[in-house]
Amino acid sequence: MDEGWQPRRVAAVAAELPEGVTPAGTRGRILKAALALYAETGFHGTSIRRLADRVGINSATLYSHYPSKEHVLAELVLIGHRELHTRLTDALRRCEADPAAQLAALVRAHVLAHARYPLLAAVTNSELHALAPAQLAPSLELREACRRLMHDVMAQGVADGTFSVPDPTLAAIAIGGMDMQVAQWFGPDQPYPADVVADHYARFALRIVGLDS
Amino acid sequence: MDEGWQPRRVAAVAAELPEGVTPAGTRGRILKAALALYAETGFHGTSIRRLADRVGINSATLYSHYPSKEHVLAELVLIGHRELHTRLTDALRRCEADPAAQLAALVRAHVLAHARYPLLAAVTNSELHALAPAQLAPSLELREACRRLMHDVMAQGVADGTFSVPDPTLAAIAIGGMDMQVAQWFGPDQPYPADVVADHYARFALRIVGLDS
DNA sequence: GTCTATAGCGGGATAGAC
DNA sequence: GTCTATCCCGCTATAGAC
Repeated sequence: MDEGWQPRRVAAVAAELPEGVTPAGTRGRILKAALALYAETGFHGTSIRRLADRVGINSATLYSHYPSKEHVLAELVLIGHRELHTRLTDALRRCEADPAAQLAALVRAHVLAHARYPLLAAVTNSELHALAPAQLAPSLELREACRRLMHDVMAQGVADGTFSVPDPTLAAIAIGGMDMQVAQWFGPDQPYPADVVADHYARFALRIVGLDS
Repeated sequence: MDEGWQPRRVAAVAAELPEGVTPAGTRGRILKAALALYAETGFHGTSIRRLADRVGINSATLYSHYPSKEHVLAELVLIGHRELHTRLTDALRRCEADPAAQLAALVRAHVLAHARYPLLAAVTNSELHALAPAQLAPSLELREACRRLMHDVMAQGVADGTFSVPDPTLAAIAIGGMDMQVAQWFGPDQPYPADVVADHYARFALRIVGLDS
């Protein structure tokens, strides 16, 4: 067998959570440690003991804050989905009403969320499958709501002739996928600032729907 | 605690491996079972016993074919990278010499690889981090070679004025990310045939680099 | 090559003192 | 809330018969 080395799943980024929504005190520290570990080695690859060590408490103490390892993941996944949904709706509310501006705003917000909280995005997207359906349901609703935001903007742009794209559904999927991958490589070890990436990606999205900006 | 239900990480697709490169006999059956299980619940979430059960052999028998659970993953990850690299180089060899045709060919091949073998692509991309560096190295070399294929086509297209894209590196990353996500949703439960997706994505890529096709 | 059996360890979770 | 101590189980991997 091997020693403990493991390649990273994401760039070396500090484990940060959105302000305001993060619980205070030990509960918050557990959440942040779990974010780092789940991102590095996955939910199943992270033991309760390692998580407790990272927090600096005994493993038994974890159970005073969360009833199980899975509940910690559930809270992370929910925070991640809420953060994304909030940012997308805010972006739409603040931008002009035409489909091109709305698409650009959605893509910018989508990319910025993944660049600002890459670990949270990675865990939210690739570890949510470890949750039982009951724990997962609220996050899936938010996910569907996000999908619909993009879908509606796309449909509107096609309907009023702003966009020229043969298959709007596929275009929305492609754009969303392109954005999500940002969480896999964005970090301080690469030269692009977050808003530069967001601007470029917004432009890519506009081009995909047939607008040469 | 909970019973054994787990949401899927990918669409419900049969666990298929590229022909020719798959070992025959029990070794091949182990590989296919591991592909299905690693895709469903991840490397750390899959036990040797469950893997053996799926194959229909005793867990001890696995060790007559692979020295460890990790070696099974290593072979899958290597097969995945080899398949992708082969398809990309073949695509380039068969297409015309201009950058637009080359970009379209690369994207088509990239998408088709992820749509033809979604489980392999998912495992190759999201479980490779469970491998120790020595096991991972050959796959990382292939990965870098693939990245360079795309990079060179992009550079050529920009150099000869075919492409009009402000940041070619970011465009290549965005296109690659868009393609890779196909593995997460493609399957028999959705209406798009693989080559339709590939054609659309190729067109999206051309639009990203400023060509309205 | 395949099995039964088991070693040896680390996992998640709990009891109960402080 | 946090600790020490521990239960019990499932894990990877090995030994040895056939």
